[in-house]
Amino acid sequence: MVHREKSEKILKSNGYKLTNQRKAILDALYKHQGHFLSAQEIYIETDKILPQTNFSTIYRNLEVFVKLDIIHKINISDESSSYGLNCNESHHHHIICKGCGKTEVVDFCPMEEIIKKSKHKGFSLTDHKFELYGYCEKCEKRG
Amino acid sequence: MVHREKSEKILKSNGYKLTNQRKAILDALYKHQGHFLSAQEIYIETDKILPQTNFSTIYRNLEVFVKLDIIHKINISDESSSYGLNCNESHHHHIICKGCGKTEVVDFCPMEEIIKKSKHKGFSLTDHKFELYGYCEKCEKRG
DNA sequence: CTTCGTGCAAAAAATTTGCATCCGT
DNA sequence: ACGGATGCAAATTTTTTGCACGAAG
Repeated sequence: MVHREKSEKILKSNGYKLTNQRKAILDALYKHQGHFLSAQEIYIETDKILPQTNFSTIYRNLEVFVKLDIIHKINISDESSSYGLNCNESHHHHIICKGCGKTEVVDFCPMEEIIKKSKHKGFSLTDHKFELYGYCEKCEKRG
Repeated sequence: MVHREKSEKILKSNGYKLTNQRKAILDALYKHQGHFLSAQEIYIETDKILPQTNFSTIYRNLEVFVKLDIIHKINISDESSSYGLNCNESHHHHIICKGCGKTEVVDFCPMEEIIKKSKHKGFSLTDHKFELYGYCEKCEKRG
């Protein structure tokens, strides 16, 4: 997990200013670390911390955070994009609860197998997506 | 690959009518089999076959086709949803060209490993997403 | 002839952009 | 003070919906 202070350092060292809005968005994200949130939800959470933060500010900064690799952007099934803090250190994938958005890191990447078995079909690979969906224990019980 | 006639059979046997619009959309999809297209592109291609087919008709029917498992719906990176014919017979994943949308089937599913090694983290799994992205030989050459 | 599907127009949802102003450094 | 960041409003893009009419079985 990227530490809260480290994410501010990343911003600064890349020439981005540390605005109250950015702090608020980060606070919102850290408050829900381990969960992926939609832009909508991040907007609502941020508004609790710093009222009247604009939606375009949310979008613009989520984009910045993604570029700086502070957060990840994924698409849960059919819905709109979701964002969650990057557990940085190493490449990894997520298991995501369809009930509450809770996520866990899966320490397994299928790419080794793909490379090893040359299942490229002549494609030069640039990236991949591997996400697991289901229900966490709590949501499973709730039904 | 679901044969063209079979997809019509699936529609009928599920109580859906075989309209000219549905035929046109299927024609458009079969014309580009092996590629994933955006709703936009499907609209344009369908319009060539049956002019003035409405966008809402496209969306409504893509949804129907997805429900009947005639096509797959995916999200290529950040862009909007894409649709492609389902190669039906068995569960599988795709390798998708970011240049032209060309796809190939990858006959490898990482789920066995996940199950075998119990990497569920207490989640009850319902589904998963595994997609490879890159450039096909043609697009790679083009640069 | 009945029911489902379509076109149309409009709404809703998601995201992006231009521009004047504001604030961090 | 400078330049990037924000708010606002409006534009775009993507997708959905209500309803009257038309077509398939």
